[in-house]
Amino acid sequence: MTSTTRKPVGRPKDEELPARRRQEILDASAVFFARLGYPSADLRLLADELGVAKGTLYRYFPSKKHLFLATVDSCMHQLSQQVSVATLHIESPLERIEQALRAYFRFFDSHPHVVELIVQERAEFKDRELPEMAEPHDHAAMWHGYFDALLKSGVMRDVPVQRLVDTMSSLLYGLIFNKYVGCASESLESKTDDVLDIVFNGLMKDKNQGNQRNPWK
Amino acid sequence: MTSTTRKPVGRPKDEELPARRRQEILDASAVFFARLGYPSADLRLLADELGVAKGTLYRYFPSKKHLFLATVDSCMHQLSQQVSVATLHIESPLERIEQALRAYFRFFDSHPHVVELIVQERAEFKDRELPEMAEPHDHAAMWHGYFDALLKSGVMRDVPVQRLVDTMSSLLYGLIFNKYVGCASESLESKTDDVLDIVFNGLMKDKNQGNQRNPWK
Amino acid sequence: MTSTTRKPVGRPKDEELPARRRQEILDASAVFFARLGYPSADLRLLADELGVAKGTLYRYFPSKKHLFLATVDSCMHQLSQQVSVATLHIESPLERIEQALRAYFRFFDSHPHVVELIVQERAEFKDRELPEMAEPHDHAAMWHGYFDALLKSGVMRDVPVQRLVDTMSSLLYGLIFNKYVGCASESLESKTDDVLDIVFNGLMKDKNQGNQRNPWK
Amino acid sequence: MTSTTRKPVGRPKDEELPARRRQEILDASAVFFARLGYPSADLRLLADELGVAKGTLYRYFPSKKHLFLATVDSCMHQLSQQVSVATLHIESPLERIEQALRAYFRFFDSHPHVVELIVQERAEFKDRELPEMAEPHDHAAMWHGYFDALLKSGVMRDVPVQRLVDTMSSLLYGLIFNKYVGCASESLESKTDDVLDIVFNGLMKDKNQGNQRNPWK
DNA sequence: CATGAATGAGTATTCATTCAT
DNA sequence: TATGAATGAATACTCATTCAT
Repeated sequence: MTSTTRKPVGRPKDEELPARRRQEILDASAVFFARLGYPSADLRLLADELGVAKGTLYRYFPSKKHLFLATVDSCMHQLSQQVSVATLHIESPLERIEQALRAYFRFFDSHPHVVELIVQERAEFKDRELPEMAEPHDHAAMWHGYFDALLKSGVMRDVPVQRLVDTMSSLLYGLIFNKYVGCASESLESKTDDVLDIVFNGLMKDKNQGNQRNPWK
Repeated sequence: MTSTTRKPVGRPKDEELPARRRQEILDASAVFFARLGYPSADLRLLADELGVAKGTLYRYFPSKKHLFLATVDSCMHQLSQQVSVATLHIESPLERIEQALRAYFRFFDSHPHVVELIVQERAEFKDRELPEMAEPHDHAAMWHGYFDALLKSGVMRDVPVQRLVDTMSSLLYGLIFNKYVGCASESLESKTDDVLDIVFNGLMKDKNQGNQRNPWK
Repeated sequence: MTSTTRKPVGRPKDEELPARRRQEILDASAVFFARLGYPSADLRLLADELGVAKGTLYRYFPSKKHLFLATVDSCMHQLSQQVSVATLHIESPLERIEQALRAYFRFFDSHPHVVELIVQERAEFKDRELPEMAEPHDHAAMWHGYFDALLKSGVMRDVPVQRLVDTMSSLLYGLIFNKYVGCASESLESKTDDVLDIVFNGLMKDKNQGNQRNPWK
Repeated sequence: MTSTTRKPVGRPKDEELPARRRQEILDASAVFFARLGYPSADLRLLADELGVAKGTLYRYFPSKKHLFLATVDSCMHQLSQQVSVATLHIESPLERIEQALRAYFRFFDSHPHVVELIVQERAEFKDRELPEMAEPHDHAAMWHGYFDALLKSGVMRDVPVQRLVDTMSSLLYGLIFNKYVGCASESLESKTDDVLDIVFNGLMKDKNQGNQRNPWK
């Protein structure tokens, strides 16, 4: 009843609680949706696992669809963060690319369920038109910058950067998707060297032999 | 009294009809499932589009799941066929690889919905254990043979073939998946040259400059 | 082309075939419906077992319902026949009753599935209003006659025959139904003596002790 | 801060409601299934009659089958209860049997639909193997005890009790089934005297005349 | 705010029946 | 006449969503 401090009377009102709760839900959702697949994922089950009631989920997300997409975005955001952190302080364009690659692979090695989420998203919401969602493929812009810098550094052949980014993106997607499909137990990160070797050095023994640009033309 | 064939009573069975009808259904299913996605695909709609009754579909396939998986397999079979035809008569290992690649790309350019089917299959049936289904990834064996031959022909650097195949498979998957994801309008086939150029020639200006095998080590 | 006999030209036209076929169907139906139950009985299966096409069944019976009810009636008819044959030549009212009873029991011992059919009929068609069906409970009339004769023969107490028939019918039904329910392996016929003993001699040591007609009044 | 009960958050659970609702459903189900028969009973209709939605039924019973069997068991339980109550305080073995019989008949007179349920159960679930279900035929044990006591009291002939119980059970079943089949409007209870008279006194004028144990041997 | 009971739209599948051959 | 392919009405069950408490 003594009221020296006026404001903090009563429950301290944890200002952070809603945000924390929201993130808890997102984290649980990620593995949950990945495990069951979007259509078979019963929100009651998720609520049970979280120890909350189904209705509570709807206080944080307006629909199952929104929850799922928010979950995917949350994962993609974490991915971006990890790649950013891994490359921020690196100067050498070449090494930056390598570290970015390793960061990608490390992320999917430690968050294997995210691949499932990506696939689920494309499968169920190929025509996704939720405006509030950030474009998750700004990663391309990042790669574009990296390879631009590499090109300018002069060690690289004069390859159109756009095509290069396309090809590299595809390679990345492919590796991740492949691991997801093939149940390959080998870690992605361990493949980094192979990929870099092939991409940077090419397969041919001597690409400058003679003046042929393309051996099959 | 009866002729050579026993039991010619009743409606004479059109021996061809079932197979024709079955294939018709599979073909329509492919675009149908790709358009709507497996979970939202109501077989009544498919039946309507085919101009038959729903029950008829169930005469040919015991369940929606079976129909879907048969559809995917049918597509994968067509893909294999097209690649086989495109490479069968070619001697040069290098050109065979190029032609195989082009055949792949051509197939997905002309059957873009198949990518959707593959994604749907992984999304809905990741634990698919239907024994009657042929392993669709024997393609890897094919690529393995191709690169083995290329290696033996002596024009290629001495790269472990298994890793090479892994990387190439991933690149392929990635390109296809990328197009599917990115709604890229550009044809896959048009990218063949870029891919071949990067993979065979590498990105570095001169990989044999000095003695460095790997510029980042 | 020689035509000494005018009529029997061509196929001899088996005049009996339709009736035989009809009875074949009825016989197969009996065990079939008893095994699967009316609602789960798929006519395609029955047709398969008979080695005919489903459509053929519809040439002999206008609907599944008609087929089932005809099947039941056929069985009830066989039951009547067997009881008739077993009692026809017997003079003594008492023995006639015993033999009728034994005939009943023998029938259900050798045609156990018929009980199932009776139950199915009541379960599915309790409001059966198919006019062409013979009343299967004329058996009551038979029993009435038998007990009338027994009463007139003077060995029986003066019990109202109608009530007696009711009670006896119930006892019969009950025994049969009981066996059906209880999966009792003992044959019904072996119980005849017990039943007759109790029904004719009663349970009480001396029913005429004193003048009490009913010990609990 | 919380009171004695943990987790008083959210809508307070009405502890009684579920049980009440469950029993309401069971009671309505009994007449519903009896009226329509199991296979034709559409749960949507039952829900309508109850003024609830179909989904609600599935909250209380996992399937139509479970609901039906629970309904039957509920009825059988009521029957047991009524017979127990009617006989509990009675000492005389003879009168106890009579009262048990009357209780049985009274139950089926006032719950005529239960016969239908029993028939439906046998018709649809003859191979019922749901372990959680109590054996409804423990009634036999009860009868066995009753007749044992009667035998020991010395008023009864020396008839094997097991056979006696079999016969009496059959008679009971038969009477009930008969009423069900025959649409007899007469009440079962009114038949008690007839049944008891025949069973206890037998049909023969004098069973001890001479030394014949069995008049037909 | 949290709860969880209630809702009811939505869907795969079956099978009696028809009828072209 | 026999056939069996085609039909489509009928139905149990799920689960996202709402809202009274």
